[in-house]
Amino acid sequence: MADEEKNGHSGMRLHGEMLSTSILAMLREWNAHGYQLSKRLAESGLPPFDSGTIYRTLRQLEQDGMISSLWDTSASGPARRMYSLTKTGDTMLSAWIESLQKYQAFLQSAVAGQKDRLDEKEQPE
Amino acid sequence: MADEEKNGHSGMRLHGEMLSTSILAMLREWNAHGYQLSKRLAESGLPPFDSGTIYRTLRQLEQDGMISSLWDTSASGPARRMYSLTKTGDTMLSAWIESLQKYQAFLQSAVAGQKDRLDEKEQPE
DNA sequence: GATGATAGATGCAGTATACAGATAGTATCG
DNA sequence: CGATACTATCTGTATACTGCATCTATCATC
Repeated sequence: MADEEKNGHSGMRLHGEMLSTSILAMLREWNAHGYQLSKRLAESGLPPFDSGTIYRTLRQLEQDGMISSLWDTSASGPARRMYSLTKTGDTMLSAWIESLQKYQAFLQSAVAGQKDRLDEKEQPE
Repeated sequence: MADEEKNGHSGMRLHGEMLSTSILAMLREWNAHGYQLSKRLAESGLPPFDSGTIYRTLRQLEQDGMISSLWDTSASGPARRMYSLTKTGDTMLSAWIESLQKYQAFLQSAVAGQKDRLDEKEQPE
């Protein structure tokens, strides 16, 4: 806990689904290869993701039918896998967003109902 | 994939942080013991959480200083650990909610920008 | 031919999780 | 009493996930 507060990211990590769903979301906009996704994630303001994990997640998402890939050798430099979102992935993303909204509503309703117990131990700011 | 769609929950799970932050949020409202939290989570509309995982998560959160507990033997039945949120946990929860909003904004902006490529295969820059 | 950016992958150690079951107190029913 | 059920917490195990370091490889520039 309280590991460090690098960029204002809390000590908790939620990587798993946050990473995969962010990937799906980005691929809804444009097809892309892993390195691009990795770069964009790094600039997104989201917590940092390990690049090894990103590539592994991509392969996993492909195995799960959420995305599909083909090797792109059109550009110079090392070959790249171009990924695109499948219909399954698109559906899954929508479901996820819905689920996420439920979650957020749950959190916020609890936080809103907090005024009952301000006493007890110590006073916050 | 597409494991199953029990209650409309997608095959993906973000359990880790979703569970711990939901616990923190509930404890912001009132103190509770594990079984209560477990019950309330089950009725929350959120994806189902394993009870073993719930208890282990509680111990973990306590170790991390997010919550604190004491044994409550006042009621009949087996003894229960009453948990309450610490200031650290409260702070962490707020930070988490903020972080979550960033994440959601990221997802939604990507989804919103999707209308550009309905017909096209690819749009390299 | 060394360096650095691009692009992707893997081995390993530590952590997390689902599933199953253990332990225990109390209550009810026959 | 014995069986059953509900409350309440915890643990063992097998698998999965993740961060870190490292590795391969292509190409451009110095």
